[in-house]
Amino acid sequence: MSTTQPHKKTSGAYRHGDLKKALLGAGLALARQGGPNAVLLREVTRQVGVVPNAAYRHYANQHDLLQAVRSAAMSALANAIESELAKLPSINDPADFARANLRAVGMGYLKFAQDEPGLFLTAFSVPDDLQGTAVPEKAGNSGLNPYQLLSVALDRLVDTGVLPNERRMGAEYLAWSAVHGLSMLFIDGPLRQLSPAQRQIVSQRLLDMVEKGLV
Amino acid sequence: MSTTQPHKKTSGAYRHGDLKKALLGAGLALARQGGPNAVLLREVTRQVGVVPNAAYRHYANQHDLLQAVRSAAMSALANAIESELAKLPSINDPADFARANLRAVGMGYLKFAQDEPGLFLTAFSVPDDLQGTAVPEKAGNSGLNPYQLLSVALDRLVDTGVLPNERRMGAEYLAWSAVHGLSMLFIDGPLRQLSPAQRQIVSQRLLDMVEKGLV
DNA sequence: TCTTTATGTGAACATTGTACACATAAAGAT
DNA sequence: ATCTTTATGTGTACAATGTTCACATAAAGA
Repeated sequence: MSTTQPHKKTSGAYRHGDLKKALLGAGLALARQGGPNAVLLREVTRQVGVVPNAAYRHYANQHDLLQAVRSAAMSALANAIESELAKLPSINDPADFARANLRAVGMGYLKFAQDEPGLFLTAFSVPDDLQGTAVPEKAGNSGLNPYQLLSVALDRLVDTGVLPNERRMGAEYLAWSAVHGLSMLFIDGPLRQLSPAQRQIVSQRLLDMVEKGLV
Repeated sequence: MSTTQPHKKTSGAYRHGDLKKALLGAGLALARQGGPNAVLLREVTRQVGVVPNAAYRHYANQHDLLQAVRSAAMSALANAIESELAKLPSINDPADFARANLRAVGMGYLKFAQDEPGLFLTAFSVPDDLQGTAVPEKAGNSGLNPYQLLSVALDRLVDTGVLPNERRMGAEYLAWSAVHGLSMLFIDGPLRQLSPAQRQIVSQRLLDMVEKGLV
């Protein structure tokens, strides 16, 4: 017991191990509770037990750190969708399976927005300059981001003949906008007062109408 | 020239006249350019040419000021929708008119989001505590807020028999979610790269599908 | 004319992000 | 093994922000 065991906090806990990941984790935890505005550089470093400037060795500035948190939040959303997809029972008819697939994506999206509003808002938060975050590259476990997961679901609908190819693009926008919009309205807008049960019903109805709109 | 003319800035421009409105105006201008995060109390007072603390005579704190700006931004959205409604040509068939009405509301909403992203984001910005801003009470020129304007449009659809009454609520959520979601995706999401012309087409298609989803 | 009230000013403080110089641990070179 | 270099965390310092308290001054009422 003398070579390179990590000290506690005697004189200097130098070489934190993986400070970058620790900072990201703390940032995520803050975003989870308070949304993007809660990700303060000083608070993050405080939680990790390190001096504020230590963060600058791993992130260019607060903006950069927040960007990393955003990516992680987006990954969490992708994982939630994938987990919903994994719950799908086996369905024989490929067209029905494709439909169920799309619903699962939508449901995973909506559930995540309600279960983790802080992360959801962080994932889609607009950077201060009003210009940032184009397409999120960060991906979930399967390597696909939420947009790609939706895209795959629509591919299946086209392949099985449920969705005419000409309408594919419009359908993508409709499905996406509707689900994203409802998510925001659950979190922020006047639908916040609804009980979880009511939200469940509203979500189902929305997905029904999206499906109807595709045909 | 001696009674009560407003001084310039000699020794004290006391009695600003209507400082509260001036602060709100400056806050709105900042929100217009930089979104909700740009509404800094000190910057607002600086623009008005007054000391930071003067704001506290009219607003409890920064949060309160931002809330006022939010309301004003929501009013601006309502006005944009109303202006779109005003452009509607006279249509004989009441059912067609009702449909055109809904489209106008959607178009006004989408246009505003693209023309004034800063105000749009401010109107729907989530307060820091993640809990605030339930239903926006603030209204446009006609005294109706955006939600009520949509509601009126749906009323017309129900009255003319286009929309079955049982589906009214679901339709409201779909229409609203779709339009709101597309707005967000234009501003923030991956649809930001689209040209104005492309956005116009996408908007039209979305409204088509919403209409289809209602039936 | 005196008093009260409303409204703006001034100085001060805690907190935030960030830049600079410095310290120390690990890795490489000789 | 010793020296040098690099990576990583510390300390001090500064500007900017929101906010509080005491004070100043203009307007309104008695």
